[in-house]
Amino acid sequence: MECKKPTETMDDCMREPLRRLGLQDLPQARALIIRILKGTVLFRAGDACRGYPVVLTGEVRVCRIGPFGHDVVFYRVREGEGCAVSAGCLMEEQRYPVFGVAERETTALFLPASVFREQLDTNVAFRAYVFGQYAMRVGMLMTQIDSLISEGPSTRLARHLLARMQGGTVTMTHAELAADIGTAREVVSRHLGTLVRAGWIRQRRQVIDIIDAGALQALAHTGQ
Amino acid sequence: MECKKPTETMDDCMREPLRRLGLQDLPQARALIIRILKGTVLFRAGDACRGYPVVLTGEVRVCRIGPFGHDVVFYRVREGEGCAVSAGCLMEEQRYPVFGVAERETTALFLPASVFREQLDTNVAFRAYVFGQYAMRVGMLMTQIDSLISEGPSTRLARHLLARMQGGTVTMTHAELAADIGTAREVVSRHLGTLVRAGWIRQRRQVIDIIDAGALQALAHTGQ
DNA sequence: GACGCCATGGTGACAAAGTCACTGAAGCGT
DNA sequence: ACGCTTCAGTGACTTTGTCACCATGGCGTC
Repeated sequence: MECKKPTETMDDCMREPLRRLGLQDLPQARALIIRILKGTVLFRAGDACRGYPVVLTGEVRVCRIGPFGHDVVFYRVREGEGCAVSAGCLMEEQRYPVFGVAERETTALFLPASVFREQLDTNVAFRAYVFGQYAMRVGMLMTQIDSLISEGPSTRLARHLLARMQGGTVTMTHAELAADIGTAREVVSRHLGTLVRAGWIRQRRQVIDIIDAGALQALAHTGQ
Repeated sequence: MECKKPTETMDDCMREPLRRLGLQDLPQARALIIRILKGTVLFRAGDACRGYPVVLTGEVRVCRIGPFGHDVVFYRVREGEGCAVSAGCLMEEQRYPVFGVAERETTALFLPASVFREQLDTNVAFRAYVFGQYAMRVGMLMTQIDSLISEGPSTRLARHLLARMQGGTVTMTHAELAADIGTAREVVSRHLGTLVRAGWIRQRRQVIDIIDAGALQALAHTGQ
């Protein structure tokens, strides 16, 4: 992970994230810092779980590759978030049901299974953190189900563009957008086409420039 | 709850479920047994959470009533299962994001918030139980998302009929089936119509008789 | 530069699903 | 017997999803 102030040591950088996990007193040797490149598969469906990762910087996509290659993105683990699926696998001694892939260069704290279990047994703050992550994830998944059922692709698309916009642009392919919002690539292409014609966005290869975020917001909110 | 053997006392009946929760040593006065009638709302979106319920007999439907009355069923809490959403609300001190409604007469063990927290802090077995319930629920929700995206309503309908069949019949209205599988009532009616014409099922008001479960199984598995 | 190759995106045609507006039928209470 | 409510069936129409195919842009190699 990058230190914001150049004078800080690696230890200084770690202090705050560890504190949030209730792990400020954990001896350094008991946790790993891992650094993974964009596209790296952190875990794959069927793997046994070796420990509990917490994303420090970057982002990990959790997805499943369905029977027909129809791959589904469930959520992304962002900075400061832990992996609920890993926690579940560790507790239940099950194998991963999904894939975890780095969206970009990512650093993560990695607690080996033994440390995870021990901390969960002895450390109230850590327990609260892990539980909190679970609760958040259940909430997100329910919201997503709700959205899939009661909103159309255009609404989800508008919302997603806003959510993933950075500096006025979204850098993704139509296929990636489609996987994220749970529809087909062609549907995304068509809706983006109408957004272009309406003048809300502009398109380049891999990149979508948001011109009128307000209009998208309205679309995302009202639905149509 | 009903005792299976008439000679058993209430205490005897409770022993096994409590053991599974790691609560065999919990003083009786610290937990409540609640008995609710069909249709009773156990909690509603916006309510504060007062404790952790575990279903002993019966079934609780967890659902949301969307902005357009489009109501969505997320899952059902069955016998022996605890309510993950309640656990999350208790830990995070949040309000319920969803409704919980008894599908039929239901008995539940109800641990007040203080007991829940205390046991979570001190009781390894209880902790494992609560975690296990969370992990299971996350898995179920992900499976449901997958199914919504990559399977058609006919597949989900067939699977759901089989899952809810009791003694060869399913006692539900088309509207209820639709909410369960995340589609419109009309779509359910039409698909049931084709199943009738194919001779796999028969229909009466509120009731669907399954004639050829094997055919439904094939439909549920292959999709179409 | 010429040539392919592959990833990306555009499009038309068709099938399936979702929505809307009604109709009809079954149950239930008065 | 009557009216009310809930439940189910249907036609017309719009939107999605799928399939097949083409166009373009980038990026190699020769």
